[in-house]
Amino acid sequence: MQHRTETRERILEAAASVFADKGYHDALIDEIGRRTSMSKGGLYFHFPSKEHLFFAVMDRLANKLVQRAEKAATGGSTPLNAAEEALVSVLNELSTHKRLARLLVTQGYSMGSAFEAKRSEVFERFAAVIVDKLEKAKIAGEISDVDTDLASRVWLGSLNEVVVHWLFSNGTSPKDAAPELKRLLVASLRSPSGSASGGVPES
Amino acid sequence: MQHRTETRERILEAAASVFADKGYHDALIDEIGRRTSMSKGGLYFHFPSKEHLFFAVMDRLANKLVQRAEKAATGGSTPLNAAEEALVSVLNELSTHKRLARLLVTQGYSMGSAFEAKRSEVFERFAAVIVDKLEKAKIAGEISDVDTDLASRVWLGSLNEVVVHWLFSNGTSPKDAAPELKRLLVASLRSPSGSASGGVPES
DNA sequence: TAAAACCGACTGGCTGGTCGGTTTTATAAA
DNA sequence: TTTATAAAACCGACCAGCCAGTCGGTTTTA
Repeated sequence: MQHRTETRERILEAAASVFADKGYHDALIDEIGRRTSMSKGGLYFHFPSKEHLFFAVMDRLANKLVQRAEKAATGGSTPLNAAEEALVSVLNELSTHKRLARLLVTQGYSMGSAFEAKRSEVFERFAAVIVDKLEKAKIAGEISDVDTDLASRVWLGSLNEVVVHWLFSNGTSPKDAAPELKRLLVASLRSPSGSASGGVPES
Repeated sequence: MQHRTETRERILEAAASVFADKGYHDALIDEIGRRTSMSKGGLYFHFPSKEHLFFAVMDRLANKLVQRAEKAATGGSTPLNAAEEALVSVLNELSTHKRLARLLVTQGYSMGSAFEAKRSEVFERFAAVIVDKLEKAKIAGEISDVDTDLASRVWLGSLNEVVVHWLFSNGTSPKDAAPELKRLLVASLRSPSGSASGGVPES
């Protein structure tokens, strides 16, 4: 039987929850073992180190989220709308999975500099999705000639901050802020001096 | 002689640099001692714990930055312009003090949950400055009727992300991005359906 | 001469990772 | 089907390094 992948998945799941709860540094391998009903030795049979395990968790989550974002973008009526859909889908996903949000947005830093590269990589993947849509929106004349790279950082930074604020303040779900946030971000991209070439349906 | 404050300041300075370089967790008290030419015992005479020391460092930096931002805002020709000036001043300050940027923007998380409250507090102080100016700008008719609280988070989130990207990618100074960033952020606040009531000089 | 400031060897708790050994599974010969 | 056996998977007591914080003692200052 091919239990291999199955077991790895079980470990990844437990590790994600522990990392999300405690942060990288305060997460204990033994705790992950407890939640997996597996000994430390067993864990280390599947992953060579705590660091590898953490990265595997990050990759798994990032993949899921990026996939979801890309799929959501597919449903967009226009490139700009696709970008909006991608943004909102991520916001929704994080809203309903607080642990995941914690993990992705804050809990990695305690790892030290090694995390920076991974954080960068994950954000870059999201940024790439946004940039792609915005570039197309630019060509389609939906938005003005802005620096899409910078714009993507504005989008992600805003998203990040909204989520962080939610995590730390126990306020209302960031999902509620989505419409207004979308409005703000899109408004910043519209042609400054008059109308875009194509009338575009609102989402 | 009143060496007390002086010495405290020296320690704070050294601690800031060590925390910025290594992050909270990897920063060693002994290293701070080395850079202060003071023994561990001496350090502990002035600060009761590593955590207290870190918080003191954070407070000191936050105060400096907020003061600078508020002063910069004073020079604004209009409320909106004041908000822009505040934003740019912070961006400039962080651009020229990479260590300070690291410390404020990422290195605290490794402390664990205790840091969250402090991070929140510091960001909230900046947000308050922005919100204040934007509210006035709203009254002055410079901007449309947006959620200034959310807008402040968009501003700070964008600022944060631009800085983080700079820190992790060794790209060009975020100062260079300031004009375009300012344009994007301000554009998102203009009246959506036509012109604002007052013509406003560009900064 | 007392209080403040400083020293630095030492300790105690902690936890990632190891490793010799045990159990389970897959494969194959009997 | 049963037995043999090698490999894979798992176990958990133990080790080793790390470092914040302590404390009895010394030096400096008022």
